[in-house]
Amino acid sequence: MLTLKYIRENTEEVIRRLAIKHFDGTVVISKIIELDDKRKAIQLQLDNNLAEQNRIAKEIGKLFAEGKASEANAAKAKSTELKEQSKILSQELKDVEDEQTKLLLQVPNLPHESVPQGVSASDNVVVRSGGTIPTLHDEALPHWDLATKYNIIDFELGVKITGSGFPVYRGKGAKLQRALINFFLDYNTAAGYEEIEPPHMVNEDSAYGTGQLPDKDGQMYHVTLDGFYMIPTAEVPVTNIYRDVILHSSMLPIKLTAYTPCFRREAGSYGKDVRGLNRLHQFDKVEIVQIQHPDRSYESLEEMVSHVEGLLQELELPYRIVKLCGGDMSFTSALTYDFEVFSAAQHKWLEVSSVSNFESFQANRMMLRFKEEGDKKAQLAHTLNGSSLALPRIVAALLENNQTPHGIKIPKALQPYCGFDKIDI
RNA sequence: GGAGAGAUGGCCGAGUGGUCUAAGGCGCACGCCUGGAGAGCGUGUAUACGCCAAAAGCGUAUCGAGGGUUCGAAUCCCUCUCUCUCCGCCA
Repeated sequence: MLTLKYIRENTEEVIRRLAIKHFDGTVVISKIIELDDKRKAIQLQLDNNLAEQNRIAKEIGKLFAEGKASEANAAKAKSTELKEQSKILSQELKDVEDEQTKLLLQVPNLPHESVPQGVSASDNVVVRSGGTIPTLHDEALPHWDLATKYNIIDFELGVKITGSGFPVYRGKGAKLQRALINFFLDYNTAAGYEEIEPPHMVNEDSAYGTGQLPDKDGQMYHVTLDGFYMIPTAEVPVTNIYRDVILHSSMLPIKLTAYTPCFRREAGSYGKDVRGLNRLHQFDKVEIVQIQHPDRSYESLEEMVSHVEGLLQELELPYRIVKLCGGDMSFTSALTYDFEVFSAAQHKWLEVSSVSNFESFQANRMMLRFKEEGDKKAQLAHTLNGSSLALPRIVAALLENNQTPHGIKIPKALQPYCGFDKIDI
């Protein structure tokens, strides 16, 4: 959520930058400012009314103490009248505030000045790439066939137990999952991230805090009986640790990492992109989160990008890093780098990580602030997060790219975690 | 799931309708004192919104959350959430 102060002081700029995300803010922004003027006027009147009521109430106490009952009763009548007015005013104030919040929640985050123009993924800019795309042998298979051939992932069994998009990993497949999770967590903690194991369900406040609600309502599994949401990413519970918190600037940056399963309804997804591990309802992911001083959040973003890049190099996967264009960015992000690995049997790039700076957009919703030494006033912190990494597509690429006629090779870095160097029959 | 007791500032804790502008203590910050430190003394110590060009200052709201009674609520009533104790169930 953008701050009202920023919108009021930089109206033209806000509208211009929103346009890069293909969001026409002309009407909604002026409506927000109009409502804000109205809100201030109402509040001023209401505050004055309440002040008068408070004054009279005190006076009545004094009058009764002095035994002046008739004067006290006259004051009561006056106060009752004011109370009626205040009731109407506070209802008006609430209506205006609700309307204003509703509109503010519709406005996406401003893209960073460096975000490229563009409407879709094809307009994203490749920043750099690494690794080598392998040449596969003639009988090379896509990962869903490899999974069956080596009996390491059973998609059909998942359908039986739950439904599509809930695969069952077994044997070396299951062990590979565990190895990847441990490898990622170790790599992250070695870089100074504190390991967190958060709840896998969150309440409504947390879902609002990081922006899953109201924007992505319908994409999360909702446990209606208790009002909880299954987390679509560890970002939600981990970032919300700091909801309604005022930090000291010396505590920044805060660096956290967490493994969680992620649950996504993926309503509206269909077709070839959902085959095999490409798109699931439940998948494993290790996330990194940073809470940083606004002056240094872009340094942190670059650091996180290099960090994730290091992981892909360790896994010896061919990758590229793309900077998302305005049209392909998420609602809440100010700048996003996506990481893609090349899936040699599917002949396409698969997104395995998304690293973003949200600046103060989430912090404003969450009231996540910090105080500078000597400052009286708290200011909004910046939040960042990234996948480090999401497992399914990494597994897809590992299986496909490392397949040989004699089995699937496990990259060196993973071998100590797996306890084997090859998946074969 | 059942019965009971609770939720007050950064922390502890007093407060059962009007001098609550929330006592007192701890912590923290600043000042005095000191060669220095400690002790002692003094001052200050939340958040949001609004008024004001801004600062200072002032106003409003906030004693778990939301509603209600009253001229007036931390205090009385209702609903909810959470915590603790006991019982039940349980990895």
